[in-house]
Amino acid sequence: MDKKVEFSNDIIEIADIAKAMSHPVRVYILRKLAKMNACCYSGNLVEELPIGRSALSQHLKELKYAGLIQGELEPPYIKYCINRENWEKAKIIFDDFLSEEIKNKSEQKCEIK
Amino acid sequence: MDKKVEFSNDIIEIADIAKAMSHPVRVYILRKLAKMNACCYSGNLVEELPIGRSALSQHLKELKYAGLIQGELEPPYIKYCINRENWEKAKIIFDDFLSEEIKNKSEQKCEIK
DNA sequence: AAATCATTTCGTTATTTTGCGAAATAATAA
DNA sequence: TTATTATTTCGCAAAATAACGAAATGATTT
Repeated sequence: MDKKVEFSNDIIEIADIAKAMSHPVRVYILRKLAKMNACCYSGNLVEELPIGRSALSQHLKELKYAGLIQGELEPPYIKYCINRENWEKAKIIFDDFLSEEIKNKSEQKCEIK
Repeated sequence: MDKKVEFSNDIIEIADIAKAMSHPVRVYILRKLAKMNACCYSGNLVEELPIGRSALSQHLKELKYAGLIQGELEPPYIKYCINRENWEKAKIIFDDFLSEEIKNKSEQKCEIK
């Protein structure tokens, strides 16, 4: 009778992006890359972060998977940049989510049955 | 010589809020509460979510701990609402973070040594 | 072909997260 | 006082996350 909600795509999308941003190392990397027009190398990052190379690689992989950054091969390095398109999209998604307002009377309260 | 960064408070704050938003159930709850001016009861939520009461209670606790919602006793119920002050703060924090732009020339690129 | 360099993957370990059902709380109603 | 109701806490198990060092990969240089 009472159907359990199936989470909509936009809810899952918010949760996924938030998860990608839920670790200080990843926030640090994102902020650093976002501030640069150009790109950055994994090796440059590992020097300033309190983790090893393999752990950093995992974090970069997650950010790439979430679409927030992209890696470009430039042997023997890999250049990482913000994925500006998705970064902009994330901005809109979070702005919408956090600006959610009362839509209509029927949603204004949740009464006790 | 090369000091590892100590994460700044604002980076930790972003990560913490993002973590609170990193699960579909919590996003769903936040969106629902944000859309209502009034409040909601734990019992109303459990009917539409695919988890049990104790799991829901944990999620609510996390959201409360992150400061995004607040619970008000109204026996025998507990009324949950968005914490509007912190919700607004979160909006500003994420907007700033996702709007990060190139600040000056020296930050524009990350060269290979 | 062998050595070198930047990065990733693998295997492991420790910790955290998620969810459950049962028991505990706390308040009201019978 | 004993039930009843709403919610939380507890104890547990399964899964996911985070980090490490060692080994593997891929490209270049010797």
